[in-house]
Amino acid sequence: MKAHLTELLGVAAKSLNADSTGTAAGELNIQLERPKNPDHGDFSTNLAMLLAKPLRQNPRAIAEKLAAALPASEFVARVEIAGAGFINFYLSPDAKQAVVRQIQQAGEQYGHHLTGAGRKLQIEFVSANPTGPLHVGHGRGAAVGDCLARLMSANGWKVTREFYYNDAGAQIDNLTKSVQSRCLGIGPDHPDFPEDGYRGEYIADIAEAYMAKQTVIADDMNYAASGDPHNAESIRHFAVAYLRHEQDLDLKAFQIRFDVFSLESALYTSGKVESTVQALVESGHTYEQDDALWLRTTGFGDDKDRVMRKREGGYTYFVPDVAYHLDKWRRGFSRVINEQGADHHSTITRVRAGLQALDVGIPQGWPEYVLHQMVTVMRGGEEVKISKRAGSYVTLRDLIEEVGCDATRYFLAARRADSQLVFDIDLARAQTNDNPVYYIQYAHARICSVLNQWGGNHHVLKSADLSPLQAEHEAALMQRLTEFPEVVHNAAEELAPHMVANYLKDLASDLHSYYNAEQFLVEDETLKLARMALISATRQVLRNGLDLLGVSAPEKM
RNA sequence: CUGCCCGUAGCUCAAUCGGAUAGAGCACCAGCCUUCUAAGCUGGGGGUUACAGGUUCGAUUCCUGUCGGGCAGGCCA
Repeated sequence: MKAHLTELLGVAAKSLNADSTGTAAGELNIQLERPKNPDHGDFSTNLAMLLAKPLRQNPRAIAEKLAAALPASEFVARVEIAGAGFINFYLSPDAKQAVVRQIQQAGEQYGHHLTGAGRKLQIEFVSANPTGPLHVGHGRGAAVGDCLARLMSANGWKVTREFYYNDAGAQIDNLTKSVQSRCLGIGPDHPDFPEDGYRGEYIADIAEAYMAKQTVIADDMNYAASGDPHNAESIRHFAVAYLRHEQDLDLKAFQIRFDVFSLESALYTSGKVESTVQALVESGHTYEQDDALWLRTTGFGDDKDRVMRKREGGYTYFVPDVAYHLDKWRRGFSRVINEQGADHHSTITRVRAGLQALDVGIPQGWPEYVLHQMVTVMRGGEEVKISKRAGSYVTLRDLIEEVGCDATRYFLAARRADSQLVFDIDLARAQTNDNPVYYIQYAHARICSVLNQWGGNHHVLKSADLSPLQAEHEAALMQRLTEFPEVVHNAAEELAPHMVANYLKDLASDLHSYYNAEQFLVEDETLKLARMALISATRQVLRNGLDLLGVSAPEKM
């Protein structure tokens, strides 16, 4: 429909251009929008305002001419000029009702697009260090990343979901020492406990399991504890495996799945870190200074150069990151999106700089990033401080158990990623209408209930006469249904899954209003079938939308 | 001190890549269940979109500055 109207406007603009000064109207970016106010029609364009400047004419006068030059269309009931020069289109009832047919035909594919054309896209998210259970911040990353993955799939991309484990480096040494101390009976209060050690009770659990010579099985590794408190290597392997196992359980509870788990340690053992360093040295963008090896990241937009190899010999964290991303590129991901906490935003410049320095044809803006801001957790009206090292903690699994998977996902994904989020546990766990996710699910359950009571064959709805759908709430609902594909498209373009959540709230609102204003199961058979077709289509869109969020669509509540 | 993100109703948040009278929910007030699920609906009050300028037909949106909050600025990740 949008394309159709754009075409009409294009014809009109062309005819207008012919008898004017001949400015380049061909390059006009014709914008059609859906007015918030139904009085302003079903579609609206600001074309006349855009033409005002080049044509040096009053926008309203241009709008009049454009409207007069519009070819007739069976889908357009009437056209009006309003405000400063808006051209408003009012669609014919037929055109509005057509969306029900589209939904019936497309089913669970309704709203999906082929934009990605099956191209490979990797989304890396969560990527928590195996130094503790997942907390609310990881939960936000998990919810946003998972929705993004679903969104991009719905837009035709072949998505790989990937989790990167930093299982090497200083923080793992720290973890190892913390567990080892516990094995030796040294607690966080003891003077010999590592100063920056991990103080949480879970460290004691790991130590206990280790001393009991348990075997842990994680996603792609398992390890049997030696039980020797002086064997640091054994403790390291065991602790990492143990926490990976815990994180697997966290993810499972949140119903998040990954296709690939990548390990930082594997980048070392496979020689990829070393070869990347080699390539960087050969690129000429490195230099030695103060017994360290530096990368000249200032040549790629950084404000200072960065150390690659420390004085004591080890590499800094961004070196394996560069190696990792080079590997992603070599695996054929022409598009990569990294979802991560904004507290790591300083790595972006460094990773991209390293990739540019390698000069292997990687585009400047590759990979893309979606950063989410901090989550503040409130409980009993007070902020719960999250500190992994201090051990005060709101784990994701606790949250899911308290609040429920659906509500937790919705709360964490329904807001713009780049603004801070307040997660009020008391509010979210209250199973009342304070919870927007129930509002949406309730709309779905209501429709299911009505359709069950109708009890008819859904096949007849495909040939139902839709012309009785003329009521105000019906027009509003159908209009909303036509917006869904645009929402799916825009949300993917802007990497903003929260747009889907907001849309669903609006759609549910339209349905509830309709439900209260009109009786669906009426005597008039034609009207009843038309309404069954409409609410059935609405249910389909609710399902499709909830599926993008990874939230269930219950038939009863 | 420098960079990035944010600042919208009392609270939590929207606002379709510059559009028409800035919208929801919660809270507050007043109504709607002998009829398809009241986890719902209808109406009401509540705003100088932090502040000051600028760009133009038009700014919550873009630019500059100020204030306030968050995060970074390690040879930690």
